[in-house]
Amino acid sequence: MPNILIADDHDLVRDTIAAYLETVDDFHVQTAASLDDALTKMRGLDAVDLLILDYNMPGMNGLAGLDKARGQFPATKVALMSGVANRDVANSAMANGAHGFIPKSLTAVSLVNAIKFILSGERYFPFDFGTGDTRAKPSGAFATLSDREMETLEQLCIGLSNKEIARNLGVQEVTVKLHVKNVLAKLGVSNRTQAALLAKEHQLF
Amino acid sequence: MPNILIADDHDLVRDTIAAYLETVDDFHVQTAASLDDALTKMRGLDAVDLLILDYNMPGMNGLAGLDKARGQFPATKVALMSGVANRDVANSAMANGAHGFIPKSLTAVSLVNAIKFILSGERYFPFDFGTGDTRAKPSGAFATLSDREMETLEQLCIGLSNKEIARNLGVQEVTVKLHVKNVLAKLGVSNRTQAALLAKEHQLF
DNA sequence: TAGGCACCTATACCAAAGTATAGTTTCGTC
DNA sequence: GACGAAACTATACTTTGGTATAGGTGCCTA
Repeated sequence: MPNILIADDHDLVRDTIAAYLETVDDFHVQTAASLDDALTKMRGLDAVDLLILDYNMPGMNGLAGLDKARGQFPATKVALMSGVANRDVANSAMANGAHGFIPKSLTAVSLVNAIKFILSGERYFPFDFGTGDTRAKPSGAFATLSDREMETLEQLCIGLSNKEIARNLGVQEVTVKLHVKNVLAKLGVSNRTQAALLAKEHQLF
Repeated sequence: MPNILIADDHDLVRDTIAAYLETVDDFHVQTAASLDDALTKMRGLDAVDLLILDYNMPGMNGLAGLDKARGQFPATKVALMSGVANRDVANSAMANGAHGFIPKSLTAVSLVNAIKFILSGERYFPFDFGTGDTRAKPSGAFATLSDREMETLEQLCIGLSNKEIARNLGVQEVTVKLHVKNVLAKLGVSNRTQAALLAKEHQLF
């Protein structure tokens, strides 16, 4: 029976997940409320097969907690779980050797499947995470852009200057400035670089 | 026993995979050498649970073949397999409703795991596909950046202004300007937005 | 110890980016 | 025909970004 340890500082979240896992399949699930708590418990337990760490939890300190856990227990698979992390965090976690990234938006059955997948030696990453949901919503903000503003944003995403954009769109530079200003305001960012980054993040171009 | 149909025009590839799957687990595996061949066979067979299509195969015509298969057999899960496709193709496949994308670089055990994963109702996508190689190379240009220049670039990638970067790094704004200028020159780009985009593209931050 | 390199600062200048306000045209809709 | 929205232009302005030159420090190495 696989040993699983779930560390999350939200009692409700942690305990309901644990309870669910125990009923639905043949898992032995322990819980902890912080990273240190988790590491302490692991020393007193039989070998833990899978350690699930909440990204926002006392002691985690970003991805440092992941490294710490992996360093102390090289034989244990470690997965990161988060309800808020963006794709960059998730990618970094995987790059840092995590065995899986579990968004809290996962369905219960998918969670079980993901856990089995990891326990079988694979590394789990929800392929559409950070793109699926973000692409689905041209998140309000993007939807408010007019056609011309969207074209302007597209040019921003190649890193062009106002002058170059003006030439490409066949308008005056002042006009481009206006469009850019509107884009920045609508997206709630403070300069063109952030606008480009945001659009890229949302896979718009 | 799950029914699997593998369609690939390379006999060796197809048959060895099929043979392996039959020995290693409880799969019933059929094979086909083209898309039309596969669709014809499916009409004469019991319900096929998983159809694995080679991306480069007679009749596929890019992702059109995927749509065709999904249209004719809505109840069958369809995965795309390829040895050469890039990440864009893979993403498009998933966006078009494929239940999985299987690069031929996968190990045999991973293939089995992926298949089980798909059969359990999940959608399989190798998380590091198409990025592994790009992340590996801090490609020449990036390697020439000094520590400080790299830190500066990191801040550029959040869309910060010189002033903000100066504050974060604890230096004067002029110094940041110097670093930025050097970064632009070394990366061969003409402004900060392009630098940020380039770094993001190479998965640096 | 002399040179090279990374790092920091300073002054100065021009170009580009961004803001503000005001006005014209076009187009579709009420 | 009135109206609003989107697109475009104009003038004018401030802030930020990027370039150039010059010089100071510390660290490492030939």
